[in-house]
Amino acid sequence: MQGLARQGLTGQNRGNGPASPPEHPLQAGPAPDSAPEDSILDGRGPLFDQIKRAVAGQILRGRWQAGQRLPNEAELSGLYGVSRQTVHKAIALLAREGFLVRRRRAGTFVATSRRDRFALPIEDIGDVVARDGRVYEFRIRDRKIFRNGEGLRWPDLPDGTPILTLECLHFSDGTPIQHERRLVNLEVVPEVVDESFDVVAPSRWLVDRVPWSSADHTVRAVNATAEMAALLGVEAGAACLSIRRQTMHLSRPVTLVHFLSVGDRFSLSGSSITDSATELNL
Amino acid sequence: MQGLARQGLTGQNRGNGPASPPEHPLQAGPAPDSAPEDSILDGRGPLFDQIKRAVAGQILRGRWQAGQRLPNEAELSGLYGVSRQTVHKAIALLAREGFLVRRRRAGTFVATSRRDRFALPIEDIGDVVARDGRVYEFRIRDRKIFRNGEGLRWPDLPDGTPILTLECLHFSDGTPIQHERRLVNLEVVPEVVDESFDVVAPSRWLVDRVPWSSADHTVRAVNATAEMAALLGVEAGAACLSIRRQTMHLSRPVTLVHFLSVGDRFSLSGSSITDSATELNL
DNA sequence: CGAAAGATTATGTACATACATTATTGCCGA
DNA sequence: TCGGCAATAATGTATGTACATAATCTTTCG
Repeated sequence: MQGLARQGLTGQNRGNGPASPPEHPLQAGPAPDSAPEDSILDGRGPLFDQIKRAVAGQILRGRWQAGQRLPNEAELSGLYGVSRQTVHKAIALLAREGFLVRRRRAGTFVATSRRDRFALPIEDIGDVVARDGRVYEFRIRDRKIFRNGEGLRWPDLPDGTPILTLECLHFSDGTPIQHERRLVNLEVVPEVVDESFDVVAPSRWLVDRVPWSSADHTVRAVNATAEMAALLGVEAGAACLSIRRQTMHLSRPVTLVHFLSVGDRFSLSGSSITDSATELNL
Repeated sequence: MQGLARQGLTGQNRGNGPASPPEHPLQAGPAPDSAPEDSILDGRGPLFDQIKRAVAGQILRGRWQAGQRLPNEAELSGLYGVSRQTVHKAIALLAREGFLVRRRRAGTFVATSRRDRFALPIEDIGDVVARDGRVYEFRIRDRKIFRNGEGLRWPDLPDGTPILTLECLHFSDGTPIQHERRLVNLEVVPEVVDESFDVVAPSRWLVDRVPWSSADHTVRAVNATAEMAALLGVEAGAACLSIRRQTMHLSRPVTLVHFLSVGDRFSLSGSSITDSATELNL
């Protein structure tokens, strides 16, 4: 369906274009070579998406170099034969995605260095194991209630706040793959004390129940201590991936968790954040 | 400045609101209690941002639960006293950020599970070291040119493609912290053969020169081999963070790099992707 | 009763218009 | 020449309007 006819406008302009004559044949079919530029839209999907593709393409294939200034919205509007608002939407989205930098009065520029980040999925370990076609199990090893500062301290929490601590092991086909030590802020999630975690794992329970608005992560490599090595069934000193994550909700810490995973049984993988380019098949 | 007067409209509606009378006092100051709901805008920033905040707030503080259906655009328009397009923009942005799911005819719903990912910055190791106030140095240990398949193979590249290989060590205050082994596709970046890398490190050079449109990462923990341990100045078997990254440009692999960093001298940290909430101070 | 056809509704896109905002540019006068 | 101010050019926001698109709901007919 999508991809043949241009959104609405079945066949002719509505007659109020951006002053310029209706010269650009946005439709795919006819007028095969009447394009002086090669920056012509492809007729697939909404107009603003076509413009995004066209502009991102110019950038990614180096036609518009980093730091260079783009034609302004009015010019692009004429170039592509669409209204300024449509151009604006496309360009604003590209700017939001980090391809472009815009400054009022100054113009629009190709971003010199993109905010290069890569994204790693936060997956429930149970899902990962299941997706691998293996049998997932977990075991709660310990469960206590503390007040912060009495016996342990959660740095970002005021002393005296009640905390539930959980220690848990995760298995794949019976082999231990991850150790989890978790603190839960009982002021934010009091109902967790009534949950036995016989069936559903703490991580899954929390994910399903508690919204979060931000999280901080630290990933490190550590050698397994003797104790951890014993739990995970590896030799002492084996390289392990250590992930510490604190989740916040409404500026209050919800849970602080520390995962320790055996190096050769677990890895994180993901792709760069800049979805747009991959979305655009560039 | 920003934050007192509402965008334009200095003091009165332009008189074409969404049919409903001008009852909602969007301005901060007067009319202190005439709000039956507490979902009133705060007057800070553009209208569509205020709406985003208001809606995201309702969700994050649980007033609108996961899976629940929101009022439609027309109703929200009336509720907040703005046009449907403004509501549309706010809601569409929240949907793009993963807070909401929209289905034509069906309506807008609070997303049940957010696409939970976390973002780690792709930083130049030199920047990281410099930011720590330490002295950064690097040393090229090896540099060769191969054809793919002859002596080594880059899986995603056709055999015979010319490849530059680099081996490099990175130092912080004279201490080795990271080993880098890199392959560069000479078909994409032929000019790299003329670069000596006496001054600028390969990663930095590539970042500054070659755009990329996507990248894949894998992060693992490994024990240092004897050879690596010697290079990095640690004991054999020390836990190291291994990062493999392949960067693509226009569907062609550009560079494949393998970093090995000493576990207790290097860590990755970052925050969750859902910027919106943090942007909104929620 | 059930399936197909049509009406309805909510979101999606496009365009025009108008004005706000903000640097930059350039002029002008001290 | 330099400092400040006004004109200007670019993006940013808000609204109205119109129609497209896609589900869902309703009705009708076999």
